[in-house]
Amino acid sequence: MSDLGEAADIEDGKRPEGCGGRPAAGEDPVKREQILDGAHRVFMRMGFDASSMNDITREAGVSKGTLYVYFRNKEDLFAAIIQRQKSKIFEKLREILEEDRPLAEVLHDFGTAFTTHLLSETAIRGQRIVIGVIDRMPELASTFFQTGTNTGPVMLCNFLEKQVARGRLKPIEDPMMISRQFGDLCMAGLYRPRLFGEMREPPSAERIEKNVASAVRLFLGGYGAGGA
Amino acid sequence: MSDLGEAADIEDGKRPEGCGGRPAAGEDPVKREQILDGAHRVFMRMGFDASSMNDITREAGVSKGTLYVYFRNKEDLFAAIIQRQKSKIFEKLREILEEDRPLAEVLHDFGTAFTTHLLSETAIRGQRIVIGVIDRMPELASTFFQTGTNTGPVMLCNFLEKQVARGRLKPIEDPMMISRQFGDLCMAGLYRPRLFGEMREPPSAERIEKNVASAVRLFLGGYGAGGA
DNA sequence: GAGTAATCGAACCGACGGGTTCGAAATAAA
DNA sequence: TTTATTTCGAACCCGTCGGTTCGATTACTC
Repeated sequence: MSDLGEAADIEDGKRPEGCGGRPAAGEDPVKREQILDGAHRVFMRMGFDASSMNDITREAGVSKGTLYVYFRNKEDLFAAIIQRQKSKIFEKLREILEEDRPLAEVLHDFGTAFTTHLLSETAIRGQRIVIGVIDRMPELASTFFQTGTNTGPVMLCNFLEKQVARGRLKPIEDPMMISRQFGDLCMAGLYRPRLFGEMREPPSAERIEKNVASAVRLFLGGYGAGGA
Repeated sequence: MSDLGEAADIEDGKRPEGCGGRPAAGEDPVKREQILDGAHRVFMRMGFDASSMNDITREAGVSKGTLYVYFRNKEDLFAAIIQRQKSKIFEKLREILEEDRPLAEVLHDFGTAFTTHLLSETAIRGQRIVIGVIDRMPELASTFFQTGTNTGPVMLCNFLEKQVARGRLKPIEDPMMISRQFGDLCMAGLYRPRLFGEMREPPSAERIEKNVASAVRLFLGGYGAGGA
């Protein structure tokens, strides 16, 4: 998911020390990243409303004029931050799902990675901020959810369907619902305490594993009679 | 839970039309409720930051001076709104848990009531707002969670322990964890889409019942071997 | 009806918000 | 070096915010 948590890669390639011409105003990818990084830090620290453009100016080490050359306004800047990142977690999830191992193990590793990521400090902070601006930027929140949180279950759903097609699982009535159930079950009792700040730090790896193991057991007990 | 959604009862009793003396400044419970009601509507409509004290003044039909006689500042006012309400949902949940019926039915009704409430528009909006101010009012968010969202699972946990004590269920290792699992499982695949605005309206009763039924089935399949 | 106290309402305060402007400085191409 | 252009940085604009003040008004008590 877009977790607002990791540094960005500069897709256009950071211009190799004076080869091409000077970038046009508002088109230097390095400076753009510089702004995004600074803004990212500020937003993460203070949330959307409490962050001022002056704060971002300072943090990014860029003048206000330049800032507004690169981004039309505060909302645009925030949206750019949200959309910048397709978290690397999905790469890992895909690897797990591609391994040819017993279903229980795959589910366990998948659930652990998924849960660990979604409950991490950066991911939680990102989710809070997006939830906080939902009234003003509903489409952004929707995108954040679709290209973020929801991607894990979608991947799992595809995986399950493939298993069915290969005859390793008996047919599933509603695989997407099942996948969501599994994802949420892995985080059961952890997600909302984290989101509401009741649980100040991410759960320990042991705590997560225990939760996931319980989820896998319950899950296979309920649905797993036909497979692996 | 404190859902920010229902009208308040005036605990001190709305003074019966000129019986006692005139209330001292900032101590008229009727006016206090009037302010809270107006502020409640404004906050629900616009969120914390976007709501101004002037808006609240207008909505509550009260002067700004009076407003500040009753509440020291905006945060206090907001906190008062959050803490005012112990939602009536818990009454209903308790009734359900007290009925002497098959475990599956009790779980079904409990899960349905719990899920329906937590996914309602008012409850979701309340949760979003609280999440949005977590950085500034962490203890408030914590209270909101403890006296709200979390109360359902706590009640269920007590119920399960009682069932065990009566010999109707085999002993449960970690009943609180189980209860949380069940609550979250009932909302699996629904809660986050609602919270992130991806699902614009509350799920239909059928949708919720389907989810809860699936949760109950899974749950009893995993843990129910000893009981009822 | 006189007196007292709560409320009103509108003006006011200082701070800060997002956003703009503009001349000076820096940097690169020519 | 000249020229073109991006960036800087600080001042500035204007609106709004939370919060205060204060005289006018209302409503109650005696």
